[in-house]
Amino acid sequence: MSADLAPPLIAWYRDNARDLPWRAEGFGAWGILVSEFMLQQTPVARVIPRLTEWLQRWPTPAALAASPPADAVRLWANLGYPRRALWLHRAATEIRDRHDGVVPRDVDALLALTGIGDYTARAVAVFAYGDRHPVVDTNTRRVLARAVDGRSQPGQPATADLAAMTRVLPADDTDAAVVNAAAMELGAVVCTARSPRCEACPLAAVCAWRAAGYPDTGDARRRQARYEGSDRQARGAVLKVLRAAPDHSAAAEEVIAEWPDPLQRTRAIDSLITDGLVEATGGALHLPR
DNA sequence: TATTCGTGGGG
DNA sequence: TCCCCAAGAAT
Repeated sequence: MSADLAPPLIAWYRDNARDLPWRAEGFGAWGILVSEFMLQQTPVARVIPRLTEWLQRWPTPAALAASPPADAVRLWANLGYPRRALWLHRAATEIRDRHDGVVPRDVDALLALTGIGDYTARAVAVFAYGDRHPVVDTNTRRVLARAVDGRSQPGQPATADLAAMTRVLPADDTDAAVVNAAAMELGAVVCTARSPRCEACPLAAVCAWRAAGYPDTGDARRRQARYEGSDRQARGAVLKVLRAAPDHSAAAEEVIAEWPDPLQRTRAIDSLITDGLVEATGGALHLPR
């Protein structure tokens, strides 16, 4: 029987939680949903201003669904992975059409929406509706890997992660939601990937990794590919041009015309069209209408 | 299941 | 200067 992580996590979170917009009382399920889309692989500090703009312009799923996808891609700005803007627009349409414009509460219904996976579905059910589910992101996986398994880094994401977090959750719905948030928060600000601040950790006394003397147990995660010179960089350059262009449109041959690798330029444009992020009409490229 | 998909701040 | 890292999901 391992230590009960819930009490120290709850106490620590009460005193140390950051004051983030989506944690405000009554922020709403739509706001939570949008924030979770934006936070998929994008740092908190970059999300906050874009989230504010987004919710001001589109206060409901139906409002977003009524706008062209191009506007969503443009307002996504520099958040990265712009397919998420398209997926969020699609999810809003699905919510309008299948759920009367109300963000669903059921995890399976959430999972059926475009762009929502294991993490986001449960994050919405828990943080927007207060239900009891395991919410497992990369922060939580790292906290569990260290505190419970005594490893320096988490392994590959697995369905077993959900069961592992469930074992940590208290029976009460509200307490469980706090523990979910606290584990993520701890991983984000204390139990960080590099240079963890163990002296400030509420789990230090029970942490298996600490007890074992902080062994380096390896890192199963794959290194990120180099960005400079990548197709991703070329795609990003194309979208940057179109976001700034009048009517989100420009003559096809003029878009990043001086890109060093012409084949890569063509590949980038073609893949953007395949993804639905760009449309080609009569010799022009534009964001999706 | 391994790969692919942006962008920018910080060590 | 690089490289690491960031509330993942789709294919």
